[in-house]
Amino acid sequence: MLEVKNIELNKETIAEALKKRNVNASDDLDKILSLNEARKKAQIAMEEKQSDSNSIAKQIGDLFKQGKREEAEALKERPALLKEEISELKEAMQKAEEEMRELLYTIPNAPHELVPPGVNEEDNEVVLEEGTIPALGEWAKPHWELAKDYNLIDFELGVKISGAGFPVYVGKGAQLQRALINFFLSEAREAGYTELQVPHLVNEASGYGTGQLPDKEGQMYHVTSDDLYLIPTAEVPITNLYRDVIVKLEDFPIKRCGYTPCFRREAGSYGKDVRGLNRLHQFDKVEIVEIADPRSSYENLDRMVEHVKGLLNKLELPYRVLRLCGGDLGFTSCLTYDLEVYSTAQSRWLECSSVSNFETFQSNRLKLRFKDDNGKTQLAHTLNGSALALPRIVAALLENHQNENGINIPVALRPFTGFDKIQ
RNA sequence: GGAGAGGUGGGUGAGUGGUUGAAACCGGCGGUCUCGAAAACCGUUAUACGGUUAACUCCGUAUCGAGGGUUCGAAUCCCUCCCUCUCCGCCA
Repeated sequence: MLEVKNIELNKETIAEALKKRNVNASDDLDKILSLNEARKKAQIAMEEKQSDSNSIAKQIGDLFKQGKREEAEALKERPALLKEEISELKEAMQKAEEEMRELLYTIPNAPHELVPPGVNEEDNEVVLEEGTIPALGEWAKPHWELAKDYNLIDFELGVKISGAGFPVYVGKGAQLQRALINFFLSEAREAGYTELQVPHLVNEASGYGTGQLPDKEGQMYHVTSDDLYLIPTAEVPITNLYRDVIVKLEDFPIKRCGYTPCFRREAGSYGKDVRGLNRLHQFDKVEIVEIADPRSSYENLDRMVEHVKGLLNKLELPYRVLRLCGGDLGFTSCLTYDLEVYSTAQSRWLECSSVSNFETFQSNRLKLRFKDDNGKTQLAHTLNGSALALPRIVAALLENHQNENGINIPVALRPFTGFDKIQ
């Protein structure tokens, strides 16, 4: 959620930045400001009357103490009248506030200056390409065939017990999952992230806190009987740990990581996008989350990208780094780098990580703040990134490291798998 | 799931209708003392919104789990909801 104060000060700049998302928010921003003015006006009037009412009540109290009963009784009339006016003004104030908030929810974050303009993923800017794409022979197969040949993943069994998009990992396939999770967590720990194990179901307030609600209402699994949501990413529980928290300046940067399964309804997906491991309803991911000093949060972002690059290098996978264009940028993000692995057998890039700085968009909602050098409370910046999401990494590992008689496990991963090769 | 108890400031915890934004203690911060430190002593100690200001400067309002109600006046009384704890049951 954008900060009203910021809109007051920089309306033009924000409107301009939002144009990069192909959003014309100018009218909405004006509306927000005028609702805010209406709110203030009602508030001033209301508080004045409350003040009157309070002081009369105090007088009555004093008179009763002095035993001046009649005088006290005589004073009672005024506040009774004021009360009605107060409640009307309060209603007006709350209404304006609510309308303003609802409008604020619909406006995405203002993109950072580095964000290139553009409408979709084709306009994303390639920042870096690294690793060599292996030259595979005619025999090369896509991961869904490899998964079947080597009995690593059973998609049909998953359909039987749950539905499409819920694979069952078998034998070395399951071991590979576990190894990757351990590898990622261990790398994160070495990079200074504290590991957390968090709930996989969260309440509504948490959904709002990180911005999944109300924007992506239909994308989360909702357990209506208990009004809980299955997490679409560990970002939600981990970041919400800091809801309503005032952190200390010297605690920056707060670095947390955690492994969780992620649940996504993926309503509206179809075709080659959902083939094999490309898009699932449940998948595993290690997430890194940082809470940072606003003055240096973009350095944190860069370091996070470096961390993820390190993982891909160690897994010996060809990848590229994209700076997302305005049209492809997530609702809550200011600046996002996507990391994509190359899927050799599918001849396409697969997104496996997304690293973002949200600046104060989440913390405003979360009321996640810190005391600055002057003792003033300010909103902190939040950042997060996948490090990494498993399915497409598995796809890329299988496809890129295959040869005619098996699949090689990258050296860095071997201590975690306990085997060198799948055959 | 059944029965009971309870939710107060950073923490412990007092407060059952009238200067209570809230005692006391602990912690934190500042100071005195000291070569320095500890101890002791003194002072200070929330958040949000609005107005005001050179300035968290001063003022107002709200906030004692959340929302509503009674009252001139509510942490205190009433209603609804949420949460926590204890015991019993079930159970990895």
